[in-house]
Amino acid sequence: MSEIQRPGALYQQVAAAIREAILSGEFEPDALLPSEAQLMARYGVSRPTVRNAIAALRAEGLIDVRHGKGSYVRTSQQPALTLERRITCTTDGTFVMPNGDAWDEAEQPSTYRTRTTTGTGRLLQLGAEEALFGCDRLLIDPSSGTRAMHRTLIPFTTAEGIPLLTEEPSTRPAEIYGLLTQDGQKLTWSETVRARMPLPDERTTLRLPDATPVLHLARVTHGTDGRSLILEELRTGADRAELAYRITADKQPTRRTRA
Amino acid sequence: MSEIQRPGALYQQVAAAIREAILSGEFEPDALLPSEAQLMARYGVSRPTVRNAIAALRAEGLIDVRHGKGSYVRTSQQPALTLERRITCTTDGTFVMPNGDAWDEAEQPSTYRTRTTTGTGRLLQLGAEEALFGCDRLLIDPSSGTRAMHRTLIPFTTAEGIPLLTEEPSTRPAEIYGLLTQDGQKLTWSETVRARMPLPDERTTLRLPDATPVLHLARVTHGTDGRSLILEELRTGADRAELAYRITADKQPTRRTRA
DNA sequence: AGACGTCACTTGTCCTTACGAGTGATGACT
DNA sequence: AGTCATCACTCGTAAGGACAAGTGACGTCT
Repeated sequence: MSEIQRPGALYQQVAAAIREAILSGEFEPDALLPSEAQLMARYGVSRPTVRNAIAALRAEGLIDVRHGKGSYVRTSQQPALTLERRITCTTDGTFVMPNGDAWDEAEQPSTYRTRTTTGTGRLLQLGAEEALFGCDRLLIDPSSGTRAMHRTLIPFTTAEGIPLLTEEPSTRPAEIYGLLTQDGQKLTWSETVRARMPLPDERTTLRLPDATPVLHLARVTHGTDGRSLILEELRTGADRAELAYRITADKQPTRRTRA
Repeated sequence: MSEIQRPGALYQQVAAAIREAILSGEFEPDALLPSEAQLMARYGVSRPTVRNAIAALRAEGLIDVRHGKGSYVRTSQQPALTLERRITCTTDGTFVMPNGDAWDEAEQPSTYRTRTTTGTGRLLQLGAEEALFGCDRLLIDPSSGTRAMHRTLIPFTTAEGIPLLTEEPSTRPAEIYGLLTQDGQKLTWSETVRARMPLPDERTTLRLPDATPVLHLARVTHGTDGRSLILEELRTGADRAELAYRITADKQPTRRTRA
C-alpha cells in the first residue's frame, strides 16, 4: 500500500512509480513485474488504472507484456546489427565505400511498375506521377535474424539506357551499380535517414515489438551530371539495427563543425 | 451503422476501418474525425472500444487528439529540418565535412563530471566507470523551432592535454575541435544513428507529440592513433528532423555495395 | 458595447463487472 | 509411466456508469 501523490492522473502516478523502480534497478532487465492484480492491491487502484499505467510504459518501450504470463522489463539491448557505411578518402584520391552487409532474401523479389509519390519524387528530383520501375525485397540478416524491407525504384529515364534492367528488373542492386558505371559514369550518393512508427503491415513483416520505430534509409545515387539515377529504400526495426558512418581521411580535414 | 467483420478484436476492426478511411483520403490531413459518441453510434460499440481503437491509431502516429476538441488526422509532414553531413573527397585529397546546422542555445549549458556507462563506454572504447567531463545543451533551430538535446562527453585522458577544457568546460564543440587539432592531429569520425521512443523527460523538453521517436546521433572523434577523443550526442524528434549524408567524390569510386 | 456566466459539446479519468484466451502445474485416469 | 483433463493464474476484450476538465458559442447582465 505504498502511497503515491503529486503529478496529475492516478495512472500516471502508478506508471511513474513503476518506471522509477525499473530505471533504479529494482526490477532487473527481463524480470517479471507484479501482475495486474498485485499492482491493484499495491497501489489501491482499479484494473483499468493499472492497465492504463502499463500501456504508458509499453508505449515508452520500457516493458513487454506477454498474454498469460505477465509484464517483463525490456532488456535495453545493444543493437544486434550495425549497418556500416565506411567512407574513406585516401591520399591518391580514391574513394571507397564498401558495405559489409550480407543479407539473405526471405522471399522472391516482387517487381512492378509504379509512379512517383510526393516523397519519392522529391528524393529523385522528379515531378509527381513519373513512371518508375520498382522492386521490393524482404531481407534477413542471417546472423541476427533481423528483417528489413528493401525497395529499389528506377525512373524510366534511367532504365532506358540499360536494356538489361527492363528485361530483368529483379537484378540485384550491386549488379545495377555495375551497369550504371559501365559507361564511365562517376556516381555520388545521398543518404537520408528518418525514423517513424511502423504501419501495421510493417509491424508484422518486420516482426516488431511494441513501441519500436522503424529506421528509414533512402539512398539516392546521382550520375556525373547530377541527375538522380536510382533510389534505394531500406526499412528496418530500430530495436535491433543501427547505422554507423565511419569517416576516415588520410589528409588533414578541413571543416567547420557543430552538433 | 456500417458493419465490420473479420480480423480479431472489435477495437481492431474499428481501428482498421478508421485507418483505411484516413489512408484512402476520405479524411483529409488536419481533418476532424467523428467524435467518440459518433463513432460509438456508427459502429455500434461501447466507448472503451472506441477509445481503444483511437489509442491504437495514436500509437501509430496517424492521429492527434486534443482534449475538448476531437481527433485530427495528422499531417504527414515533410521534415522541417535536415541535418546535413556533406562528405567530399576532392582530387587533391582534401577532405571536407562542413556542417551548416546553426543552432541557438535555449539555456545556459550545464557542465558536470560523470562516468562512463555501458553505452558511452562502448562508443569511447573505454571501460566502465571511467571519469568524464560532460556538458549538456538545449538547442533550438531558429527557423523551424525544432529542439534538440546536445551532450558533449570528454574523457579525462583527453582533457588533460588541453588545460583550457578543464578551466572552461562549456567551450563550444567547434572550438574544442580547434584545440584538438592544434598539435597537428588528424581526426576521423564515426557517427552512429539510432532511433527509439523518448523517455518522459525527453518528450517534454523536446516537446514531442504522441508516437514520435527520437533520433539519437552519436559522433565519436578519433585522433591519429585511433584513440577516442570526444563523444557528442544529439537527440531530436524524428517528426521534424532528418539526417542526410551527401557523399561526393571527384574520382571514380571503388565500391562493393548492397543495401 | 463589453464582460461574464452558462451550457453543450468534446476528451480524460476512474470505477465495476464479466467473460475470453494463453500458460503452466497439478492430479487423475488409462 | 504416460496422457490428458482440470484448475489457477496470467493478460485481453467488452460493456456499463459516473464525474472531471478543456473548448467555444450563446445569451444575459452591467
